[in-house]
Amino acid sequence: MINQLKESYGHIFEDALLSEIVQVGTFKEIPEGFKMMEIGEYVRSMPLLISGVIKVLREDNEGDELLLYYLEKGETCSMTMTCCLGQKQSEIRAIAEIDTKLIMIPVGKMEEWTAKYKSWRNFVFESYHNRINELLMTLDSIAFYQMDERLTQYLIEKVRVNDTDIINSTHQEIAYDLYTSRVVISRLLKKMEQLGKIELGRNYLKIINL
Amino acid sequence: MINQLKESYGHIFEDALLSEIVQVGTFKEIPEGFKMMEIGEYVRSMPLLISGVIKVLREDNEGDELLLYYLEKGETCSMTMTCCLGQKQSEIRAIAEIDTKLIMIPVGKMEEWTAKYKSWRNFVFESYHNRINELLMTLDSIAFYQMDERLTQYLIEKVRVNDTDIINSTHQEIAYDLYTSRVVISRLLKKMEQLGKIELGRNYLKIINL
DNA sequence: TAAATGCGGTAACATTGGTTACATAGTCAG
DNA sequence: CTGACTATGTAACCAATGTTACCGCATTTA
Repeated sequence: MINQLKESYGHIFEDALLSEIVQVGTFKEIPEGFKMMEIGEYVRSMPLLISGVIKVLREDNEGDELLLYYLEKGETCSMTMTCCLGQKQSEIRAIAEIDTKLIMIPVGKMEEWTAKYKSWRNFVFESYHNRINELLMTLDSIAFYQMDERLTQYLIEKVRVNDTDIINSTHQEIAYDLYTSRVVISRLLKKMEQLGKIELGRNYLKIINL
Repeated sequence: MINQLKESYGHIFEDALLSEIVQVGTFKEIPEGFKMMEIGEYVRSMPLLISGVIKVLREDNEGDELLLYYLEKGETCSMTMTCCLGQKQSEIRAIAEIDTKLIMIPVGKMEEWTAKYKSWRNFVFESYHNRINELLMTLDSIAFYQMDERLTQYLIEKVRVNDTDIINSTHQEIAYDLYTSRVVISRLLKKMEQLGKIELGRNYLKIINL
């Protein structure tokens, strides 16, 4: 655990903090598709990502979802942080996008370290900043762009976090993430294929040139 | 200044912190319509609202705006907080919705107090939590609701923050905040009037029963 | 192998909301 | 009072996208 921790966090946290993390943290391996947090749940610990990707979703009244953003190595869930502190319920759902390794920190340490370690404070504030900016970008995407551009942005981001040109999603799954219908996605993907931007197959899609 | 500060923040901050705020803070009165922050600007101080309302906006590539949320008494701008710390540029624009009183805190104190005062830490985290939730609600509104519902929500919120049933906005101004066109707003408002929900006049609109 | 199920393609249609255009009426400066 | 300007009302039209329906094909299961 200590080595993996150092690889992702060694350059931001001082040694004293790193060893505290090793002491109180719990190492976890999460399989792809595992639901890490559900809307309305109370949260008792906070994740530090070592590797992998977690996708964070918002839900409407009917239970349909919308992808907010991905969390990656070296990041944490800001929503969780405040939920921990304030004993509030989660506003979002979090699901492992791929197999993911992380360290869970008990909620109490969060407050303690904020007073004690400057590097932890910086990390926490940096996290908030990044998450708010990602929320703003998601908001931009929904408010200012049309579905074809949103789809393109989605594919680019998906390629980036999964680090592969081949996306193994059904059209229906993509439609869920973008809060639209399968037909709309099929239509747009077909258009992109005709423009030579992607290659379509069953249960997969290959990025050529977005 | 000390009295107004105590009225809004006396119950959250301890006395030592309150007197530090009085020492280093600058009291400001901001007139309605004053632009307090512009996108791309660097921020050197952080506002604590004493009274009034500040509206926070996001902008698209063409310069058209979208209302994100309002800041009120006892609140601060989380965007500013992280911008201060990280020396980052502002991602948003902030404009006084009505005449507003606030105290500006120099950026340096922010970090210092976070280590020193538990009540300040709580305030900062609480602020982040509230702002993120407001961003999520704005996002819900745009992603999940149609324009008629968004307009209704907007009017309810506007009535709340301005504490009056009469809204002195033109249809064009409402359209800006909701990132749509004047014609769309006029159309929907007229429909609401026919349903007896509002009363329409030139340069004003009265809420009857939303 | 037959049937059921899941995935994707596509047409036809409905709805929302954005656009353009123009009319009417209030307001204000001269 | 007149002309200019601003706010609003409204019709007609268009584009984006959501909806429904049905197809063929691939995969899985009985």
